[in-house]
Amino acid sequence: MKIATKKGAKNSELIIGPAMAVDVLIFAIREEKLNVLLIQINNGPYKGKWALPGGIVALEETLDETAERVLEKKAGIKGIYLEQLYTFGKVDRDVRGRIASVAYFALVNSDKFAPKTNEYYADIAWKEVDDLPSMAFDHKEMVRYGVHRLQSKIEYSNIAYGLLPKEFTLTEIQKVYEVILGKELDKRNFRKKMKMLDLIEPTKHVKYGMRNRPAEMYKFKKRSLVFTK
Amino acid sequence: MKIATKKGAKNSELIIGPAMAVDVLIFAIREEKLNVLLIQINNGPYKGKWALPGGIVALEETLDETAERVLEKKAGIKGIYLEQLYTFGKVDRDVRGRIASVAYFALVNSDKFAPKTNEYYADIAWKEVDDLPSMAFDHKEMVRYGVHRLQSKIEYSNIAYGLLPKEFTLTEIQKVYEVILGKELDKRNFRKKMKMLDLIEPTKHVKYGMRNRPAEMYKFKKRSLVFTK
DNA sequence: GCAAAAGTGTTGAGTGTACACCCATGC
DNA sequence: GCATGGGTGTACACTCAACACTTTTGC
Repeated sequence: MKIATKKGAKNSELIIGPAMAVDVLIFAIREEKLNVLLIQINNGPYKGKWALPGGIVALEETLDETAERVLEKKAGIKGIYLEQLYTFGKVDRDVRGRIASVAYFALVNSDKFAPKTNEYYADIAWKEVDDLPSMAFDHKEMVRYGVHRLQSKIEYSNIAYGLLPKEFTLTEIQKVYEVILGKELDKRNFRKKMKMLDLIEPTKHVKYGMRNRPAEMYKFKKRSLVFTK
Repeated sequence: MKIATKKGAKNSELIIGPAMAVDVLIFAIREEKLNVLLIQINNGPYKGKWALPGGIVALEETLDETAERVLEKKAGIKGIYLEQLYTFGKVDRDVRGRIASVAYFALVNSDKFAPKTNEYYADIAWKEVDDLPSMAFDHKEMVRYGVHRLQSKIEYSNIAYGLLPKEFTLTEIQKVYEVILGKELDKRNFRKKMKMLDLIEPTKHVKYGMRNRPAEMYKFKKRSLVFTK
């Protein structure tokens, strides 16, 4: 794929440059594992490989808007946390032509939606980030990069709200931190820290129905990004 | 500016998308202020405005290579620290057409080179980031973003090496931290921290010639990015 | 000898880490 | 009554911030 840029109206000078795409990392936690939503390509040189949902940036569309469109059209998700990650620009990252890609990452609570296959790709599915299938382009590298960003960001922000339902128990949020950081945390220390950070507050609700003592439920004070340092 | 993307060789399907540029923030410290290198535009709708040095991404060139080329061609600098910052993609950021720009930032020791004007622009000069002239595009926003990145990164890495000569005194490096963070630091605490972080080591040299007690000189153990947390 | 920057330690507050037991419910 | 996860406090180590005086040189 090539791009011919026509500079100005009168001037017919032609500039050849890369095309521009957006790919979106959609993360969710499922069965105590960090997962990313992938689609399976159903034609062309990458047929059968898995890839991040993505799309070409339209002329009158900001990059953020492209990311939102991809989220909605390809995954059926709207209005969730979305952040630009990094722009990948190796010359040979797509064998079909020169396309640079701006990677975004998004967080969802996976209970809220089940991915639906459609005509554009062979399959769509959650995949564990620690056990990825064979992937097209440099998308495996994008996932690694996104996981890394998520790991650092959870340490100094309330970004975990994107992965949790409105109300949750302290054990549930601790599990989110453990899954993302990839290590176990001490229950008492975790709770002390949460209390200190002042990001969450108790609701009046209690979670019954487990075969153990019921847990108090909490919610984030703000469901928008807040930094803690 | 528009971009016509021709998909494949046989297929004449035409995709219209944004053009792609790279703009580089070149930071240096001069007279105890953080400065950025700007050029003054000498024609077109932005004539007279200041801007970051930049260039259009060529077809067979990675983004990193474009940034290196811009550094060398427009500023005459080679082989310094360079890092991708963020991609700016608002539709109307350039009145001449749709161009998304990948911003990079670079650090130099300003003693090492003096910018030279050339035929392509009206002027080239260091400008203090706290006192920027009228700027074209969204370049002021880019500078703000870059300063912010630099401020956070200096807190958990040895990135300051890019702004310092090979050898320096503890007071000189402290000044770099103070200028970037925009606040005074305690001398004893700063030295204690530096010693603990183990990023620098003493050379055998001593800086004489001041009208005061001579200072011992230090150097970074590694002049490549190292994280401290 | 005086001006100027170099160099050097201690204390208290706050944060991070390690660790063990009782409680409320479902079955 | 027993299995399961919920909930709580203390002690030590470490890091961070505040703070003042002596040393070595140039002039």
